[in-house]
Amino acid sequence: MLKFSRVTVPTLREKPVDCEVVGHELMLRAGLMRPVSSGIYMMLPLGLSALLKVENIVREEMNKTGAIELELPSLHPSESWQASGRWFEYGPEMMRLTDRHGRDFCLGPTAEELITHYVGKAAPSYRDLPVNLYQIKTKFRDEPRPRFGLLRAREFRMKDAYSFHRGTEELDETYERMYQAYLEIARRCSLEVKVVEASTGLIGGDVSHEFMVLSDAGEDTVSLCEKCGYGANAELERHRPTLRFGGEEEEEIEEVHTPGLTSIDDVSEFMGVPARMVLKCVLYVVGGDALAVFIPGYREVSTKKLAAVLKTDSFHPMREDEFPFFPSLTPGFVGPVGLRDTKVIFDEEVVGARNIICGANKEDYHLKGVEEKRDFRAEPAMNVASSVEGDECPSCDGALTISRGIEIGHIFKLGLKYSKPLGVEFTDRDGSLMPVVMGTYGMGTTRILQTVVEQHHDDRGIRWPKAVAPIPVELIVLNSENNEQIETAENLSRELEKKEIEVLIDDRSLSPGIKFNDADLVGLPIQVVIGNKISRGMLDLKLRYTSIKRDVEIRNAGGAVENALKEAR
RNA sequence: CGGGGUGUGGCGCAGUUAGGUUAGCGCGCGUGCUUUGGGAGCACGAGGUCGGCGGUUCGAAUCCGCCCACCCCGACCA
Repeated sequence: MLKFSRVTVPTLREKPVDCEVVGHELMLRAGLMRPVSSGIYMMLPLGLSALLKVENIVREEMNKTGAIELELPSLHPSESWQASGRWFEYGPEMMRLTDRHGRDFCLGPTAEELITHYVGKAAPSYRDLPVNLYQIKTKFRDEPRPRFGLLRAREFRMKDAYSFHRGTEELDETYERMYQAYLEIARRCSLEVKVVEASTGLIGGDVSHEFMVLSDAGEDTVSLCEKCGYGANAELERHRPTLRFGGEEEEEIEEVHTPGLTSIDDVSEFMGVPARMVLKCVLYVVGGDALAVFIPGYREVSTKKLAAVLKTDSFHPMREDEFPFFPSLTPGFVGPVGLRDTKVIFDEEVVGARNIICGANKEDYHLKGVEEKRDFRAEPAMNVASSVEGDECPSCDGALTISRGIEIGHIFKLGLKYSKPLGVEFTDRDGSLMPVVMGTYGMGTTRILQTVVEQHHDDRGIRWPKAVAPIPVELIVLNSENNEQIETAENLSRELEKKEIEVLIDDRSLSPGIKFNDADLVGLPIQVVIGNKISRGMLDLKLRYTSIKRDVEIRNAGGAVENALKEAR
């Protein structure tokens, strides 16, 4: 039995400034957490309670897959990180510190190195494998830009699992089990997820999937096909070039004076044509050389795709102060016709385009009526542009939709990425030493927590799904000076606790309106109002999610709450 | 890191343009009385290095310089 007056639930009447997404706002207003520093929060009692509910669901589903929980330290010695090379690759995102002896440590951002090192030391035989180890623990990443509360924090909690196998088939089985477990966790947390193909990037591995909750608060962009279920992170989706780029007719090439018009919008407006007629040029610097990337005007360059094509991520958009180093370029007016001394990449969709507008490689001039093959050759042509709404699905004839998503989980088939450099081998049946095949599986529990709030609220506050509600029932004592009301609440509370239903009693001596509003804001699934109707032996019961209200008799109240809870989503 | 913005009691803000009594307001907090079914009333009260440091000035929340923190937009991630 928790008393509102005793538990720290500092609700806020007004919306705090500095929060852009509603989940973040409600986490603060409902008194679940408080900011400490940028991307660092303290969890208050009710917030912690909800987090533990989430983490228990995760724990139960992990255990069902046969994964085994352990706990690794937060302080990682640098050695294994240096062995994998990530001590340097991770860069400033890693929180580093030095002990009194001058030894280097980091605060663990993830734990592949540590766990792999440990498993390797155990010198496993084929009899010990496969094994899947996980922990649920605070992680530290010095994010370049923390934001949106728990959606991107610098200190956050994550379940991280690491599986070790004798071969890829065995890895595939575990991967599939984890995939299914992630779906089940999301379902139990009342989160609808879309699973999308994701980039393993330069981190390595062959296959990875992200578990996305579609939400405008999300920071990722995903392309989805409703028809066949294809989904991919926009950073690597494989939309088919639709050849909507350019016009139909064959035209004569012609130079047009376009003073100061350097953006696609400017040019298309000036020429009176849509952006799909204009070729966009984005300039990069790669290893000291200029690179011109040509894409249809209505698309953007996908940095991730470009990195994959270039096989490096050490490039950046050309800065103004770098222009003088590349005199053959006329920024704002760069086009593929007659361009010299510059590396180029074309988006696949440019192939076969006719009657397009592009820069003339001459200050204040564009060319119109340009045609690929006739006037220039789009080579090499790669998939380097992001998809747009309506692009053709790569695996069926459906159309792609573009949505924002919150990534709550990400699973990887790592293969030999860590076991090889760290020298982790097992002794096979025939006595030979074989490299261990690995998988890694992350899931952000604090991120899930805020995502639940984001997905389940109305204009009055949070509507907790019962599985993750910090507490299932709130008893609102309208007049806490009234002993009869207090007693009724305490009796009911004891009865519910016998049924193992936890209760929060609002016993504060505040006016009823405040308590009603706070109850809706905090959003526990069942509200029971104890007011002067008790003189008639009656209470009010309300389901927060649906706002369904009903009168119940005090003597049946325990059962009524129990039933309402079954009924609640 | 690049660009933009904000820092004034716990929360939300005014005051800064044009330097000048004792830095205000609403909410919240404390005490007392009244009140108790959707953010009550009256009275009294507590709470501030005006983000920090330095400068200009007879005088700085206000002007100048440097620094810090936080938030927003971009490149990264559970």
